[in-house]
Amino acid sequence: MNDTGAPPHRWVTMQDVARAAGVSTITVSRVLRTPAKVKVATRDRVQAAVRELGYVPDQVAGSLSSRESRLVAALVSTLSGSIFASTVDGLARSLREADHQLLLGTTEYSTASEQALIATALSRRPDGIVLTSGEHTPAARAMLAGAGIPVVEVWELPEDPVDMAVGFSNIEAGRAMTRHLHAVGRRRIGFVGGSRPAGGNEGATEGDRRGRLRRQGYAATLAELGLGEPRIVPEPAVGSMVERGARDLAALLERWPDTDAVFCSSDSVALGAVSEARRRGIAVPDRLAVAGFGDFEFAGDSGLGLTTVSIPGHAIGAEAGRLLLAAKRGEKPETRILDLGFAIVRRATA
Amino acid sequence: MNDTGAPPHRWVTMQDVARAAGVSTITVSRVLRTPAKVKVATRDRVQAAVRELGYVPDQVAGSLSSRESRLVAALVSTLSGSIFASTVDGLARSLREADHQLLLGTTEYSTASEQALIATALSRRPDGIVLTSGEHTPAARAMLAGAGIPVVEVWELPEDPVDMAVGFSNIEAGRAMTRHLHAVGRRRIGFVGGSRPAGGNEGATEGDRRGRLRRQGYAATLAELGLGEPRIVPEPAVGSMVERGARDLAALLERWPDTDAVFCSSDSVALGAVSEARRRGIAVPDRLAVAGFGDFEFAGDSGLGLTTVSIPGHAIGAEAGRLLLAAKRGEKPETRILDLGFAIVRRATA
DNA sequence: GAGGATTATGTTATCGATACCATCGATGAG
DNA sequence: CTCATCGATGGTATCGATAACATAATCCTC
Repeated sequence: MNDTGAPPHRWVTMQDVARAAGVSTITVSRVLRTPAKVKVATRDRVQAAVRELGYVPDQVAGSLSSRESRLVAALVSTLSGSIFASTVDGLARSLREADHQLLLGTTEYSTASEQALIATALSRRPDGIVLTSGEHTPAARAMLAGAGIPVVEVWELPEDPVDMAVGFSNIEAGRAMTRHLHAVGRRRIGFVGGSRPAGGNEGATEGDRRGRLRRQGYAATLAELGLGEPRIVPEPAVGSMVERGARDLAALLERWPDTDAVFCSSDSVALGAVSEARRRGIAVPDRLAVAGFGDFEFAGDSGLGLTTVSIPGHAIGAEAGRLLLAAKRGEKPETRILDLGFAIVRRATA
Repeated sequence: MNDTGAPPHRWVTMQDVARAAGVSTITVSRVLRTPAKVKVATRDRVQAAVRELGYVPDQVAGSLSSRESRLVAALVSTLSGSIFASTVDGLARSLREADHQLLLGTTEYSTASEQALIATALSRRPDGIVLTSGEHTPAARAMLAGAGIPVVEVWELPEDPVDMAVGFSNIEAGRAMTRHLHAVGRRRIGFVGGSRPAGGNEGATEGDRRGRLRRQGYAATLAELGLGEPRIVPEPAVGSMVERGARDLAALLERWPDTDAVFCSSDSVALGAVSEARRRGIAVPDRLAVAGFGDFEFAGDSGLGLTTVSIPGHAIGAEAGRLLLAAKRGEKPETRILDLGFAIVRRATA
């Protein structure tokens, strides 16, 4: 019933160009893909025809016939919240340099939804795939394995990667910051934020695994240093991360009033905590040290001056792209797992 | 020389499924696209074969033959900096609901680079295209016009849209905040931040037009209210937005020490300004009011408590998707230009 | 200046799906 | 009981490019 009346649009085809230039289609194809193989005079003629007619090659047809899509799919948990945006940015750039394009999907932190997205992504026959999660359904793993394309998991270093991984150890990051807080004299250290609320979209089986890993590192280090039981309040799981930081800090202080440091699961949470402390007249860092995670834009010295864990988000994306393209070219990677590390950035709050 | 040794991978095709189910390929196609047209028994048999063989349809072939890609291209200026991330997120979601996918490119605020990206995007024969810029090269406009697909420009309301637009008036936003500052008693109002530095990537012909528009609104309102000349310092154009906020505020105060309010081109800039004021012992808002733009995560009441202009970034993306899909279905849009407005959010700093 | 290598170009088949039209059987009206 | 209609399925051409192989034109070397 779709009688739009709009004519089905006629694109200029390679044949049109060939006709105009007085050559065969394959020669046009060569001019576009391997210009060196065509005599200069012919090439010029063809290029003139291309410009003249405003020819835009049809990659869909090209992909079908060459069995190469020049497409890389990236499935990220979310784009809001500034966590993965820089990684996607880095990936997009490194792909663009190699004349590849990016297909983007957001999984909303759900492995079920990730699985569905993997299927649709694979139906585009991408040349590679990037995932911001180290946790997948068995069906998802099977599809990925069966696709015969390079796969890079980012932001984690899974023990059993599907193929390759680029990231850092979330547990170690949790350990390192906890040790830092200890090193600067804190002994009653709490943790605020933790895993992402499972609410919102049903089927969110994953939650934020990475946040949990960081918390795990925190708890382990507490034990190692003999600092007593972890100080964590159950998460009500509503509101923004900043709100949670504020609310959870309040709850934490109610339960353990003598807390002298909090490690927050992200800089957003830390911002909420710092603000809450300020509201309560609690001096930061004198009475309460606050540490974040992520080194977001607002954490810097010109801004909040937040002590935090800096993650090379952009580099993770760029390296993921590099690895993917290298693997596509058939190069054997030096490592399947690339640890880009993290850095404790000491600023004013801890 | 690409002797990977890797066999070129054999996907399960529709023919394989057809053979397994004892039907013809077209029937398999129907089961997948228009199940109602196939008898239940046959349908079940085919679906069983699909599952059995792990068939993943080839959209590339499908797109070629149906002349419909179910792909929407989005070309954003940047993903870092949390400005457009939520818009892309909104777009991705609204597309996913309609079973369409998102092709993403970043233009780095350059119209030249945008033009190149438009060409590569069009080569995928997308069903629609979204642009976060209202400024394009003539060649880009020509390509878009010639593509015969819906185009949505977002985050601006261009006077002469290519096709459709979803956003708000940046000039009006600049006006509104300036009026607000006036309404709360400020009379010596400066502007900090302004347009994005053209440095970084050469060919950045655009700069941040939207920032300039906001500044224009500010300057116009100053004139209307008789508040004297605009107070703007030339931008050194280096460093992060937060750093620029800090540095530019310092420069502004040096030149006009009696300034009693600053309107910042973004919340990041405002954060830098607030921090700088704090460092200098200038009370905010008592001696200096600070207003931002964007209502970023950190601006909220639980965080910085920044007075700012709130923009419906997510909704812009969602609406852009909706309009695009409606246009694709052949529906005539109610309006070519959809103004989603903005809101002055009064918090603690102004 | 002839023979073999090399370069430049063309012909045909193919990628994997969908569109279009044809066919066949069942169903219902008169 | 017959004919028109509709529902279910299949055969074949086609989408626009590239791969693989074939051939024509040019080059060099002795």
